Amino acid sequence: MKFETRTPRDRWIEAGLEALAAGGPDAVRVEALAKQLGVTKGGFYGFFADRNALLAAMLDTWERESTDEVLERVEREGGNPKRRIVRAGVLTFSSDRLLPIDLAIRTWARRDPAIAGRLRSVDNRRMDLLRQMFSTFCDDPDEVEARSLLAFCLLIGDHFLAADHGDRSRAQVLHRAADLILDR
Amino acid sequence: MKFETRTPRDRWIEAGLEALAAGGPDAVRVEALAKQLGVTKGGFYGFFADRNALLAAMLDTWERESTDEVLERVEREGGNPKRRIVRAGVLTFSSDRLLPIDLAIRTWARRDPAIAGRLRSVDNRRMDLLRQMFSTFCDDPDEVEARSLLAFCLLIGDHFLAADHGDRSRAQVLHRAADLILDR
DNA sequence: CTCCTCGTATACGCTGCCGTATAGGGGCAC
DNA sequence: GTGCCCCTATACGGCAGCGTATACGAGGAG
Repeated sequence: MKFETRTPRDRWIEAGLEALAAGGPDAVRVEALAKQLGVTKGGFYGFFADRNALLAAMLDTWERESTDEVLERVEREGGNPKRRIVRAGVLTFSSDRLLPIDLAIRTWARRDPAIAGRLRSVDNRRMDLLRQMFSTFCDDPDEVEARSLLAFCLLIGDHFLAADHGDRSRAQVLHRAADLILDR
Repeated sequence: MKFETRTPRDRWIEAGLEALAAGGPDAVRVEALAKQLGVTKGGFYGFFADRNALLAAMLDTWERESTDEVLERVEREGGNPKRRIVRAGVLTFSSDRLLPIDLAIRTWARRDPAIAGRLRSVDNRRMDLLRQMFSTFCDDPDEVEARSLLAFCLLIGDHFLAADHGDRSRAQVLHRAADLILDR
């Protein structure tokens, strides 16, 4: 029988995603990951042809976790359509794990068309959910599209904005902004 | 009399900002900039103590151009308050020069508190303008704050979103979204 | 116990980059 | 034209990272 798991491929991918989240694609360095894992890069090239193969595997993992796994989990939890869609957003954008990876990939996509393509397919699935939600109480498809974009931009932009809000907390302002988009 | 300009300090800063816009702070490499400028790094260390000094100078330039110069130019062009504020937004976020730098600095700020501090002061000035604008037709200060945040997030998030919109163009959806925020 | 497999450690050559030291060359002053 | 002053090129040492080659070592199969 084969040995269970010694220090497996997945651990390299995991460490790579952490590095990506913390410092962008340039921070994903084989020798640095090895050090963090407490080993040398000796075994790395048994699992991956080169650094690019790791990046590709990281993207596969990210795409699967960001779409299929989130949707599957939402499906298991059940609830009405609106609740499901909100859960999907929360699972993605309130996750200490997925959120920073998502943001790093967005920046990466701006300078790499291949990344942009992958992000597009993921974002399209998310936008579909938003459209479904807004369609439940809004008949104008143009307005559905506009509100969906607004909601998505608010979700993302929040993490890229550095402004203060006087006495209010960001969360308070965010809540009020969400009301403006969701109500009526 | 001093010689005019041979291959001056400003050119290094300019090339640095271009590299920052295209590839993030990690892409600002002295030797690469020299190559792009058609010289070697020989003269660089006459202007800057080290690479960090260049980064600092780049940030100074960015901060000045993003705030003072934009505001000064808006002031010169005149117009009513709303028009001025819209012009300020256009000058910043429709600029092939300033926009990609701005986005790169936002990502940078997520992993460097010093950068985050600088970005905060710039974003606060921009938020002030938005608050002024929304205050002209909205009395509830909480709502003013929420709409300002929404507008800002839309402006930024647009460039980080990869989703399609079926038959519509992004510009069309964006326009409709702006209407939702600005009207009433 | 012995062999074999597979992950790991170590060592190597290569490249790209930083910052320093030093020599060359082209304008301006006079 | 001569001298001076900057800017520039070149060369260097050091470090970090990639990918390869090779030796070690521990666990399972027989």
